[in-house]
Amino acid sequence: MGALEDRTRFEPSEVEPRILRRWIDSGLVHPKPTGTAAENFSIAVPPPNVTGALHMGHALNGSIQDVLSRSNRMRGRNTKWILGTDHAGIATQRQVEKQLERRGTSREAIGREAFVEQVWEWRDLYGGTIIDQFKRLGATLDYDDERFTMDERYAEAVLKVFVELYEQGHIYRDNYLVNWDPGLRSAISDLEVEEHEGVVDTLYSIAYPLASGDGEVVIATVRPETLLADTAVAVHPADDRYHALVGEELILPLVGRRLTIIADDYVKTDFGTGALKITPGHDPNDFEIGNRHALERISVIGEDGLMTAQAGERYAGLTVMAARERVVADLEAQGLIRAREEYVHTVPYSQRSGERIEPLISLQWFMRMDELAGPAIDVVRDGRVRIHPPSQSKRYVDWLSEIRPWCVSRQLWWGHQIPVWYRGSETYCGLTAPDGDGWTQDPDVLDTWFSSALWPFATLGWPEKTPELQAFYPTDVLSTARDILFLWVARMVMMGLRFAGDVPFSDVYVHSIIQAPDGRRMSKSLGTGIDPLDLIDGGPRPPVYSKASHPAGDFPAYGSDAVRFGLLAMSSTQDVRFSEEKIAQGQALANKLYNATRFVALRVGVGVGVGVGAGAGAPNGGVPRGARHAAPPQPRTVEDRWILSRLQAIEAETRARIDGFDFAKAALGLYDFVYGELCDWYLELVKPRLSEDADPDDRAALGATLLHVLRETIATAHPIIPFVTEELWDLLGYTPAEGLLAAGRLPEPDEALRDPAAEEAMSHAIEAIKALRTWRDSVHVKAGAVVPGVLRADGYDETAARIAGLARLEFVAEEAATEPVATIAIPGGAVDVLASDAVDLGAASERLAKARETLEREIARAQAKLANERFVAKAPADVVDGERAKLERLRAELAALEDPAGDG
RNA sequence: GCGCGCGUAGCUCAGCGGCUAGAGCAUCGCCCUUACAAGGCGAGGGUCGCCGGUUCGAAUCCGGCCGCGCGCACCA
Repeated sequence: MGALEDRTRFEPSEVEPRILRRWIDSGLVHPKPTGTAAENFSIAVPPPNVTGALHMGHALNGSIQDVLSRSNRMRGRNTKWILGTDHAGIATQRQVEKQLERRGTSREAIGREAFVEQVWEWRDLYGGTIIDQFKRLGATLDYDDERFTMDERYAEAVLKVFVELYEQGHIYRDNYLVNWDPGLRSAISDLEVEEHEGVVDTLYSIAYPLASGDGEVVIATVRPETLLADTAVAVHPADDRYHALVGEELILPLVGRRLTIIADDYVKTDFGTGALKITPGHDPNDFEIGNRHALERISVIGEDGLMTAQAGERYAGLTVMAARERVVADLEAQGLIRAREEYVHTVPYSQRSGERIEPLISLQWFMRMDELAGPAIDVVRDGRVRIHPPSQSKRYVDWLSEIRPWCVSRQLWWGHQIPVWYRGSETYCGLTAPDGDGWTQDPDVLDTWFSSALWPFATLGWPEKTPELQAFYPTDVLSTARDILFLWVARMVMMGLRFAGDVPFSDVYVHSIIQAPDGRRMSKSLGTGIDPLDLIDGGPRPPVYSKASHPAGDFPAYGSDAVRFGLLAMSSTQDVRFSEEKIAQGQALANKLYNATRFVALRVGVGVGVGVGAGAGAPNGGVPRGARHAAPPQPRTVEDRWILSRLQAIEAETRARIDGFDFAKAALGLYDFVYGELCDWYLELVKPRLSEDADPDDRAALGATLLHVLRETIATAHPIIPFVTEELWDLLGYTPAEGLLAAGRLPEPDEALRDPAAEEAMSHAIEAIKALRTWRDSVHVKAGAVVPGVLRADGYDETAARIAGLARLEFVAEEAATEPVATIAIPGGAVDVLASDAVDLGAASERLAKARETLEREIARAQAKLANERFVAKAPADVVDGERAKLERLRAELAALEDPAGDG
C-alpha cells in the first residue's frame, strides 16, 4: 500500500501497458465458439484499411464498440469483437506504387505478379500498425483471431459469392457509361463520386449549320471537346422555336458528320438556347437519350484521359483541356462561336484520386441490385434491423428504393481478381480456371466494398458451417459513421440476407463525425487533424486546438481512459466539434476515482469488509469470481441508505444508456455520480464516522459499505474507463489471481436497496447545507468558525448532525436560543442563526434585505399569475395547484425572514 | 432544386407547452492544505438565430425567413 500513500495522481502511462497485457494474456478477448448467436454478443469491427493509422473516427468508434463489448461481456454473454483489416484495393495499391516510384521503378515495369507480391510484403510490414493502436485504446477485439479480406479463406468466400450471383443473373458484363477516374485509370462506383459545387467554367454557344444550308441551330456546352462525339441535337417536342426542324439534319462543325435533330422531353426549353447537343459517349444524360433514340455512341476520350483516334487526327493524343482549347480556336476561326459566358456549376470528382470524373463508355462488370434491395428494405421497415438514430433509416430506405446497378470491376491489380475466363467468344465463370488451354482470366479486380459486404459472415468462416458462424452470426451491433451507410452497411444487409440466410446485425449505430474545434473536418492537409495517440501519450497540439484553457504546446498525456471518456462524452447522433475539455474531464474522473480509492484504502483498509463466503448475500451477483467476496453493505445511517439507493440508480441508468446507444449520457452520468454524489457528499459526510474516536462497530459497518459502493461504482464505470477501474479493482483488494474486473460481472441494480425516503431526506439536507454555506459566505463567516443556530424544520431528525458538521453549525435547543440574527430558509422550514462573533451583522442585514427582495419579487409573480382568471380557468388543475403551493411556500419563507423568532 | 438535421451562458450541450431557463467545463473571487491545487465554496455570464402565429402560458407547437452542416439530384 506504500505506493498509494505516496502517489496522489493516477498515472495512466505506468498503469495502462501492464493492464493491457493482463487482459490480452487472460484470453478474455478470445471467446470459445460455444452457445448460440442469440445468447452471445458479437460485433464485427469495421475493418480498418491495412494502410491506415488510427484516427479520431477509429478512436471514437473503437470506444463505442468496446463499451458495448465490455458491458455485454460483463453481463455474462460470450462476447466476440471480430477483428480484421481490409485490403483497401485503391489505397493500398497507391501506397505501394508510391514506394516503387521512390525506388525509380513502377508497377508497369515490374509486372502484375511481382507487384502483388510487393503489396503482400508491404502488408506484412505495416499492416499491423493500426491493430497495435487499437490495443492502446484498450479495445477488447479478438486479437487471437485476426482476419484480412485477402486471406485465402476470405477470398474463396468472395469468389463464391461472385460466381453465385453471376449464375443467378445478378452479375453481368456490359458496355456502359461509367464514372471513369483518369487518375486511377479505373472505373469507380457512383458512391465514390463526389460533386464539387461552385466550379467555374465557360459556357460556349456554338452554331451548328443546318444541312439544308438554310440557317443554323445554336447549342450551349461547357465541354466543347465532346462535340467531336456528338451524334444528335435534341430539342423539346413542344418547343415552337424548333418544332419545324425536328427530323432535319445539321452538319457537325469540325467533323462534318450529319446530326439529326431529335425531340426529347429531357430538354429544358428555358435553358440556354433550348437546343442540346447529344454526346452519348461522354455524358450520362446523353447516354440515356441516346438509348431512347438508338443513337450511335462515339468515344473521343480514352481511358488514359487523352483524345482517341476517333477524335480525328487533329485532336488525337491531346489532353482533354488541350483539345478543348483547340476545338474552341478552330470553331472561332470558322466564326461559329456565338457567345461565351462564365458558368458556375456542379462537377463530379473522384473521391479516390481527387481528379475530375471523365464519364465514358467502358466494358465493365455490373451487379443488378433491385432484387437484393427489396428484402434489405423490409428488414429495416419491420425492425429486424434497427438503425439509430431513426432518421438514418429514412436515408437508408430512400437510397435502397432508388438503387442503381453497381459497377463492381476495377482496373487495379490489388484485389480479388474477377473469376471469369475468356477464350475467343467463350466465357467461363467459376471458382477456378476452366480446363483446357487458351483461357485468359479477366484482368480486373472487384471493388473493395464487394468483399467488405461479406464481412460479418466471411470472417466467421462462411461458407463452411463453422462453430464460429453458429455462435456469432448474426452479430448484434454494427457501429459506424454515416458516410458508409450505403457503401457498406446496406450492402452487408443485402449480402447477409442472400448468402448467410439472416440479417448481419440487429442494430446499426450511426455515430458522430468529430470535427476540428473550428467546425472544419479533421484532416492532415488542413492541419486540423489530431492523432488520438497524441492525446493518450501527450503530443503536438495544432494551433486550431489552442485556446485560453488549453494554450499552445503539447497535449498532456491524458491516457486512454480520458480519451475514451472524452470521445464518448462528446459523441451524439450528429456531428460534433472536438472538445479537449471533455478529455480533461475524463482524466479528472479517473483521478477522482483513484483518490477516492486511496481515501477508502488508507482510512478503512481494504481488509475491512472482505470476508469469506459472504458473497451469496451480496446484491451484486458476485463481483469477483475468486474465492473472496465483498461483504454486503451494512447501511447504518441515512447517508448510507441514500448512497446505496443512488448507486442502484446509476447502475440501472448506465446500463440503459449503453443499451440505448446514449454514450454521452452514460459517461457524463457516471461523472456526475462520482463527483456530485459519491465524492462531494457521501465521502465528506462519513468522514466524522471514520475518526479515531468514532464508534468501532459503526466504523466497521461503514467500511463495508464504502468498499461495496466504491467497488460497484468502479465495476459500473469499467466499460467506459477500463484501465483505471481495473487498476483500482486490484487496489481495493483483488489480486490478479482472483480475476480481472474485465472478466467479472457488471453490478445489477437491486430494487430492494432503493430508498426514496432516504433520497428525499438527503436531498433536503444537501440543499440545506448549500443554503447555509451560501449564507455563511455572504456574511463573511470564517471558514472554520462554528456558528450557533436553531433548526426549525421537519424531516431532519437523521441529518441534523451531518448538516451541522458540513455547514459548521452548532445546533442548540430552541428553548436555549437567544435572539436570532438571521434566518435561512431550508426545505421544510428554516434555520435561525444566533448571534456570535463570527457573524458580520452589517453583511447579515444586507443579505437579509436581498433575500427579502427576491422573495417579494417571486411572490408578486406568483400572485399575478393566480390573479389571471384565464390562467386559473384554463390551465390544468395540477399546474394551478402547483402555483398556489409555490406561493404559499414563498410566503412562509418570507414570514420566517420577517419574524425569525416567531413560530410560523 | 428537393429532403433531413441543427442554431439555448465564453465552450460542449441538456431542457422540447407550465417551477426564478439548467449542467459540466472555462472565467473571476474567496477558502482549505485534513483522498485529490486535476480540492472546497461562491459569483458573474443568456433578447433560448430572427419575424409572425396558436395558447391562460412558447426556448419548447405551427408558418416564414436567416445561418451552419449533411444527404439526394440529369439542367447542357
